[in-house]
Amino acid sequence: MVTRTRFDDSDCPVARSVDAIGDWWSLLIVRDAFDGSRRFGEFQRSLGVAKNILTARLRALVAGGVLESVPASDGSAYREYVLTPKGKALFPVIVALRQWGEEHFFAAGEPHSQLVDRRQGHDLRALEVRAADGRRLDPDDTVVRYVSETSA
Amino acid sequence: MVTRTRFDDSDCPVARSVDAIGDWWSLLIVRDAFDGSRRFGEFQRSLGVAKNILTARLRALVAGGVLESVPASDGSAYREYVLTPKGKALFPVIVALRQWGEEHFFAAGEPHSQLVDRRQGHDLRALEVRAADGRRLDPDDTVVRYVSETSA
DNA sequence: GCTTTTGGTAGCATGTTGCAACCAGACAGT
DNA sequence: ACTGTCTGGTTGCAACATGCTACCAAAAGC
Repeated sequence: MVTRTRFDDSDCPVARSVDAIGDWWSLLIVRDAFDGSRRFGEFQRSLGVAKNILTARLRALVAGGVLESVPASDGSAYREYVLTPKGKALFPVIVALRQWGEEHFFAAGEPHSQLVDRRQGHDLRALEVRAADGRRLDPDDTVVRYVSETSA
Repeated sequence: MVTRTRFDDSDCPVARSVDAIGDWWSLLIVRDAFDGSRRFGEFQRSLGVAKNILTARLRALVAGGVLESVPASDGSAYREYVLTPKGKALFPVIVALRQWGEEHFFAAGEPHSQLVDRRQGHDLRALEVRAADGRRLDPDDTVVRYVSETSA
């Protein structure tokens, strides 16, 4: 069969994450969820995505435990989609993508949406990869190891 | 026309990043590049991706400035693909996805590849989103602001 | 010079995406 | 209760992307 390749059984966590998110729309839905969107219509207007796609993605995200469909919120009989703890754990991923995009895809002074500290309105600090002892690590300072058993 | 929707003119850096990476294969190619893969065949064997897809993705990543095609390295006449500085800047994105995957898609004790500090062999510290002044920030502590002009 | 490896290209079947049209249940006004 | 509108979808179709297999040319190896 010629299905899109799945990575859900890969031994690499990156691959499983990628597989769980599903596609780019899903990531932008999550981004909007962090930004406060909750209703189908909000996502739809914000993203400009076709409604069937949005339906499928929301369903997949709910099935994957990233979003949760809660019955109400303002008293109406409609449903809303909110991030689960697992979904909120994607925050660093979104922030990392945002910072990469800000750095490399915008001309100086070009307007763009910005994620700021709510309390002070300042831009965030750049993400830093650190070792267990706190040293900053560059890609070259790390190596991938294949663990057959955890020796916890 | 019914092409895949592009986000390269979005005002959201997350969307532009997503658009620049292109698809999941590209991200896994970048992951492998961080892991030391350089040659076409290395990527192909590691990922199990069809060669035409790999060709297209490598080309796109080179065009996007994420990878660079350098003429040699071991004296042979073949080409190799190495990360540009822009590509290396994706490191936090990969690490964030890896940590999310490790946390949510592996049973305790289930074997998986692990990214460790080369010097000490320890697991990395979890990424933390921080404000300019160093406070740790949760998603709720941040807000997206649309900036029409930079007041730099 | 012959074989193997490397790094692709070409063609085809199928899956996925995107658009537009349609539709049912909630909500609001009267 | 009746009507119109908004919300939140579903359905069908056409185009595009993905994945597989087969094929191929240049470089390496012998």
